[in-house]
Parts: sequence; C-alpha cells; structure tokens
Amino acid sequence: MSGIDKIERRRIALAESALKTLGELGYARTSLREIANNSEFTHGVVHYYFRDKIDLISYCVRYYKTKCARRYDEVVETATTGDELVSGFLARMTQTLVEETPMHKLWYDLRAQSMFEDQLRPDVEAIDELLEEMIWRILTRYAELTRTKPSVDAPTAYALIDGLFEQAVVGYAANPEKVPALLSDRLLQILPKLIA
Amino acid sequence: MSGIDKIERRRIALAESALKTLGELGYARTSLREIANNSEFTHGVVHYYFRDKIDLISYCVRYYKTKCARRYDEVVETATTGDELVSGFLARMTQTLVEETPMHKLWYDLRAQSMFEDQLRPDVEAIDELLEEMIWRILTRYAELTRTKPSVDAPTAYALIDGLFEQAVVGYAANPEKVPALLSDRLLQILPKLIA
DNA sequence: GAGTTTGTTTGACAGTTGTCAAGGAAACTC
DNA sequence: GAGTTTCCTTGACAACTGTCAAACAAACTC
Repeated sequence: MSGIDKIERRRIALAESALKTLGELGYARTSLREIANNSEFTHGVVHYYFRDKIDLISYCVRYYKTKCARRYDEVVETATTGDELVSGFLARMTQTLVEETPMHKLWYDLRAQSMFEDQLRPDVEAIDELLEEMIWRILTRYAELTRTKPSVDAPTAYALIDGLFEQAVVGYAANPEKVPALLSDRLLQILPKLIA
Repeated sequence: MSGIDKIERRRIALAESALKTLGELGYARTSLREIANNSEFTHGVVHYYFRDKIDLISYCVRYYKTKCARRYDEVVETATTGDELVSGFLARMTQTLVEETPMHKLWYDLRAQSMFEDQLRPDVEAIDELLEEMIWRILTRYAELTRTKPSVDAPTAYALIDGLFEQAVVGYAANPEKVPALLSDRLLQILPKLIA
C-alpha cells in the first residue's frame, strides 16, 4: 500500500466523518472533537492529517465537489427528447433533495460561511463553477433536443435553478412530504422559459 | 418616558449593535461579548434585556425584517410604465446590494443557520414570506403596467429573483465593481419571461 | 431626601474550543 | 528481531463562550 495513498485514504475517511457531522450540525456547531467522536479516531489525529480546522473543512468541500456535479450526466446523455430530459432531471433533483438533504444543507451553509471566511472562498467558488457548468450542460442539451437555444446565459440559468433548489432545501425540514412536488412544479414553470 | 418604551428602545439599541457585528463577522463568529463591545454597554446587560443568545438573535431578525421588505414600495407606487418600474427596481436593488452588503450577507447566513437551529426557523420563515410578498407586489404591478399576467406563481418568482440576488451578494466581495451590473443584466434577461 | 425600584457593571463559573507536545503503539526496514 | 519511521492516543494549555449573581449606580417614589 503506497504511503501517499494511505495518507490520502485517511484524509478521505476523516473528511467523510466530518461531512457527516457537518451535515447534521452545521458549520457553527461542529467541533473537531465532535468530528473525531463520529469517526474511528481520536481528536488529536486531525492535526496529523490537517494543518488546522479550516484546512480540514476546506478539504471536505473539495472532496464533496467531486461527488456532486456529475449527478445529472446520465440523464443528459440518455434522454432522447426534451420531455424525457426534463422528467429525468426533475426525478433526479427531487431524489437528491430527499436522500442527500444534509449535504445540501451543508453546502448552502458553507457558501454562506464563505462570505465571512476568506479561506473558504476559493473552494466554494470552484464548486459553484462546477454546478453552473452542470446546469449549463442540462440546459444546452435541453435546447438541442427541442431544436431551440438557451435564452439566458449560464450564470443566470444556474442562479435561477439554484434559487429554486435552495428554497426547497430550506423548506424541506418544515414540509418534507410536499416540498419535492412543489419543486418539480416550479421547475416545470420555469424550464420552458429558459429556451427559445 | 414610558417604561415599556424605554425597555424597547434599549432592545433596539442592542439589536442594532448586534446586527452590525453579525453583519461583519457572521453568525458563527459573533459572541455576546463582541456584540457588547461594539455597543455602549457591557456584556452583562444583554441578559437583562434578553433571555439568552438565541432570544437576542431572534429579536434581531424580527427587527431587521421591519426595515427590509418595503424597499421597493415607492418604485411600485410611482412607476407609470413597465420599463420605468423595471429600471427603478434594478436601481434600488443594486443600490441596496452595494450599500447594505453586510445585512444581506447576514440574512443569507441566518437563513442557512435556520436549517440547523430550530429556534430561528419561525422568524426566518416570516421574513421569507415578507420578501416573497414584496417580489409579488413588484411582479403583479409590472404585469399590470404591461397589460399582461404573471406567468409564474409567487413562490417561484421569489425563488428565482432571490437566487440571482444571493449569487450577487456572494460574488460581491470578490468583484465589487462588476457584480452590480451583472445582476442588472441578469434580471433584465429574466423579468420579461415572468409575465405573459 | 430616605428608600425603593430599575438599570448597569463587574467578576466569576463551568463548559467548550482549537492547538499542540509528549509518549506509546504499530508498521516497516535491514 | 533491533532499530527506525510512521501513526495514533492522551493529556494538557490558553483562550473563549454563554450564563448568572452580587455589587454598584441611577432613577424614581413618596
């Protein structure tokens, strides 16, 4: 087992524990000891693999991004009509809303933290970019399938859809049974307006 | 000077200090002592006027809402054409983005916190509702002036515009000179699509 | 103006936090 | 298998947190 890989593996294990804890408690309430408690290690080990707390969180954010921005790739590649793409997109989006709620809560929390914590900004910006590209792939494919063109630019499309999704994530705790359907409905209202 | 009013005045003074500090440091980094330091009082006085920290923050949120949701009322009332309404709306929105950045940062921070801190949820929900109504007043007036109807419902319209605004707030620190114009541009792309 | 209520300061408390160093265990090297 | 490196635990530290009570000052009451 390569030394580099082993270190990286430990980092990943710690990051996954940290992400789990962060997703449950949020940034403000998560301490290094709490993260270590929810892992197989003790609190001291964190400083063996990470310089400090921000370094760990920053690593978590970067690790997280590798898992999230390819969520709709299969739908984009396999859909053969606009309607199929839209329904597949809605299905996947409401699914991740329900099944990965803590991660989405954490993402919006961390993005807010990045406004106050400069060290988080580059990582958050990188993810935001990935997500924008993800939305843009969906929208351009949607336009292609319907023989139209996107009628807004990529940052706009991302901000709009992200606004709807964030609203759903924030509202999900209060209304878990209704919010996914509402999100679907609202996306259906808006998606056709983004092509012309 | 009435006793009730005096208590309320002190609460407001403390809330304004707290909002100032919170807007600069964010929720996670703001302590009661820091709030007191930025006010004319000492840290002990907080517990004379507020039960605990959450009670203070919750009061701050409620106080804040009374100032923010009427920002566009004058524009809505005085505009005589759709274009006038739009340009007045854009002007006011980019203005508050620039002039009240800390408050907007704080709002998005607190909304994220409300996903983890149940006690904040009712207050955050109340503000979200006010903001949704604010956007809806603008959109219905816009439709009226252009002899059309809104083509999306109120929660959708709010989520879309809020998504664009949050993107601008998050990006403002990195690019203060370009972001307001980009926000204007993106709103112009989308506003005509919200009526039909 | 003495006495009481109201408002504010000060200092202390218990608990938590990030950080780090010293020591031990485990793995690896030759 | 002795010695060395790598990894992990433990315990400690200084700083900071929310909370509260006791002392103090100011304002008000009669």
